[in-house]
Amino acid sequence: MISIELIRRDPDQVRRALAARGEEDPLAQLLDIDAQRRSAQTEGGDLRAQRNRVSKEVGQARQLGQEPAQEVVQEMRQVGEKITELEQQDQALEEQINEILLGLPNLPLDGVPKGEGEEDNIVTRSWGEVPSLDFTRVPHWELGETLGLIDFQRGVKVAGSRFFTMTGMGAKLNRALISWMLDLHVSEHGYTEVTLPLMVKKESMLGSGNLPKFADNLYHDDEDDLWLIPTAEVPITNLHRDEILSASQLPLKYVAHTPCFRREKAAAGRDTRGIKRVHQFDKVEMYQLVAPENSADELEKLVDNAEDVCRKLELPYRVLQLCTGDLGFASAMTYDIEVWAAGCQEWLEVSSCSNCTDFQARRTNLRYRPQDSRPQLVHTLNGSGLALPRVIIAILENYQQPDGSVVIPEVLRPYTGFDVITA
RNA sequence: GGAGAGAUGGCUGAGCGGACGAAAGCGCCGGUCUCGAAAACCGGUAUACGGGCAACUGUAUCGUGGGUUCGAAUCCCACUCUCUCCGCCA
Repeated sequence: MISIELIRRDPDQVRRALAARGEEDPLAQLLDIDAQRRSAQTEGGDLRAQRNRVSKEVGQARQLGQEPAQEVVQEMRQVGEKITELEQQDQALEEQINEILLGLPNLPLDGVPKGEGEEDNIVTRSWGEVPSLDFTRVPHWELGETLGLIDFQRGVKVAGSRFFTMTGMGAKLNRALISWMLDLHVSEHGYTEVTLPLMVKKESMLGSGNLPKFADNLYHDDEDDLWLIPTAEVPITNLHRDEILSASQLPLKYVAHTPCFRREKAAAGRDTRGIKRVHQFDKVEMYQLVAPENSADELEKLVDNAEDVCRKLELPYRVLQLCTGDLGFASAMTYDIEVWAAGCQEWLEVSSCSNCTDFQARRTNLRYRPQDSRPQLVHTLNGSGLALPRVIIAILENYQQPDGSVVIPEVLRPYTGFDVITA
């Protein structure tokens, strides 16, 4: 949620920022409702002050054995009714304001390149050598099957399209990657591991920004009104909801492995082959709560933590800075990391690292107390570290040998227990 | 799922419908004392919104929502959550 104070103070700045994202501008309406609400609040406050004063006098008179005048009681009864009426108005207006605010995306930070979509993203750096084409590499959906690692048909039989299963060494490789990534982030990058609920309440989805706008992308259980998480970012964002943290607790750095559940409704028909885009996948997610003045620097470090995973796996990658038009809803600045997949010959997004500034903190009422000062909203950052299926694609396709076997990246071997996968 | 108990500030915990944003203790911050510290003593310690340059001031907040009343932490109703016991269960 963006700040209503900012909208009041500098609506033009907000307008420009929303325009850069290609958003419509509901500010005129919003400001109008806000003005109505504030006047209802002021009037209500004055009436309450009056009622408090008179009620106190009535009480004191009673103590002295004097009955209050009938018309005073009558008048206060009417004041009470007016107060109730104004309260209801205030509530209704607040709901309208919230509805609008909850639907507005975060404002891009100053350094974010202007642009309309994917094509305007900027490659900021790249690392590693794209494997040479000395032999034709088989895409992972073929190789995964011939090596007995991935079983597409049975996944579909059990759960439907866009589901898959992994067996034997494939399942082990997946598990090894999870363990290794978690260990790396905990022991070398200073994160604390958490395990999390995979289903959350509506409030939690509102807090992270997935609701109300993106209900279509989420799985929902009607009976208990629970939502399946599309990323660990959702439960972690809500871990410290309604808390005031002390300055010394920051930065709080969490890492978690969770399955992620996505309906992929918007992407119907796209990437249907293989495991690039599926309804359920594993992901290791990094998340930080930081003081506002540090969030820009911390984002750079967070991206490096994710890049470190790629470097240690020796997967060639590039880092993109997303333009204003391609930013996610909650993000003020985002870097994507893409690894090269030598079989399907494309760059695969394996991580998206975002600075959400105070957008999620405002929704979750998550503050900290700077030294000797009033509580302030924290800034939140999130980044994949990394998404599993696409890393597996890259390993199968880049580490593929001419004979069809796959060599396991050095760092993973202690975790897999094998060095090579052969047919 | 059944029965019972409960929900008050950072924590523990008082609170006959009016003097209660709320006792007391702990914690925390500042001060006195000390070479320094501890102890002791003194003082200060919620949040949000509105008004004011400011000192300050108004309003709201005692799990949530409704109701009764001139007036609700306190009375009534509903809900949520927590704990204990029973049942079921990986």
